[in-house]
Amino acid sequence: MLDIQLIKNEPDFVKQAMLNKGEKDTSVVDLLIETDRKWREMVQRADQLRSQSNSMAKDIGKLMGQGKKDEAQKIIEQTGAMKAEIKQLEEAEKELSAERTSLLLRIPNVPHESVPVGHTEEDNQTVFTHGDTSAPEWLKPHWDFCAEKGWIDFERGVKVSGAGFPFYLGGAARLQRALINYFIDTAIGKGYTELQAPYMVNEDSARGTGQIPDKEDMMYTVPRDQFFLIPTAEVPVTNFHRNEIFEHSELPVQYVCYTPCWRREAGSYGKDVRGLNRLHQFDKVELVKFVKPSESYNALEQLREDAEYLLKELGISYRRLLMCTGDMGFTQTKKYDLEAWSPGQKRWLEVSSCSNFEGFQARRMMVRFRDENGKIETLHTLNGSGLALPRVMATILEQYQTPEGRLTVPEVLKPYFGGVSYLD
RNA sequence: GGAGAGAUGGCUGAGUGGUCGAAAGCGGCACCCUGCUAAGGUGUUAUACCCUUCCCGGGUAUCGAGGGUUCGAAUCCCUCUCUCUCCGCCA
Repeated sequence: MLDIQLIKNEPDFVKQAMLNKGEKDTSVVDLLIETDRKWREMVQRADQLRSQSNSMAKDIGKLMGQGKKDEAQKIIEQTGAMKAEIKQLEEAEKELSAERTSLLLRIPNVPHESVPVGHTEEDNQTVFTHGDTSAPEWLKPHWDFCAEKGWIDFERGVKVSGAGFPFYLGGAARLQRALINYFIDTAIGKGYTELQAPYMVNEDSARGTGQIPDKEDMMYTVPRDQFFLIPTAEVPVTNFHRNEIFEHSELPVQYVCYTPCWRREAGSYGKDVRGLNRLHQFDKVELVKFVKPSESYNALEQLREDAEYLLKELGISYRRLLMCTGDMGFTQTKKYDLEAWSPGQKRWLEVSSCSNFEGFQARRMMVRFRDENGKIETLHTLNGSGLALPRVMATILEQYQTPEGRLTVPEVLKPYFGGVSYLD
């Protein structure tokens, strides 16, 4: 959520940001400001009354201690009406506070000034392209290639779980495991701390990163135990520090975390879901940073650079998009997408998304730091995939095919294959 | 899964209805003392929110969470969560 001060001080600025993000109705801003005003008024009245009541109770205590029961009794008689009034005010306060919070949660994050204003993916800027995007005729889409090799079993996945839950076997399984290790090892080398996290989280955590109340439909649930299966490692990793205060000397804190991810992906069908393009369960290595506000945009570029490094080293052709205001999502201020070239499908596949959230997540989760002057401030959070496995797999399974139907092991992965050069 | 014990500030740990946001110790920070080191002295040291706002300051809430009793709750009652010990089970 945004800082309420910003909304109160510059409502028009916030409204314009909402419009740029594609929200049509900005009336929530005025509604919030008005609700906030009413809430503060109620808080003041309730606090004042409680203060009175507290001092009366203290007086009673004093008189009782001195054995002046009659005088005490007189004061007690005065407290009756007050009690009822406090209760009433507290209820009103609670209601207004809930209303205020829910309005606040409906206002999206404000895009950074360097982000292009736009409405659709047409308006995203392709800021960088790396590698060639040729597509030899003999090259097969990864699903056909893997079917021949017996490397991915979608049918048995359907039998055992359902669509979107494939089995990987043999070379594909080994390739995926190697990639995971390569991603994690590289991140560790760049100063990230490896974290292994729970795959199920409780309601508070889902709320902390904003999956609920808004996006509950994206997650699988375990109703009996009130767990949510994580849709991304961002959820457990960011919540890891929920309600905590860092010392400025501890920042930045950077994690790399591999987890499977589960997404219901309700309503997505068609050619987009062919093969490994879109799954209900997939693996991802996530990079998460907690940084001082003054450093977050540098940290974003570094994060993006760290993710791109993996693609470059793997020899994968990719492009980098700077997402426009309308295509970037509710919580981000600036976001880059990295898309790998899939020569078998002749299309780009999103393999990473690197975002700065500024204080949007941290404020909601109460993650703060004590600055050089001892003042407590909201810090900034960032995250990005480094990388999402299935689409990287798809790309490699296509780009590294040989005309003889073998798969070349990418150079940087060879250490994970005992020096083997081809997978058959 | 069964039985019992417990949850207090950064940590240890007192506190069983009244001036308790909470003793004491440790740790942290500031200053003083000290030739250096070690030790010592004084003070300070939770978080959120509201008001004020240059600073200072004032108020409210919080002793695992939520509810209740009471003029008044860390303290009494109810529900939940978590931790520990023993038994059972188990990778």
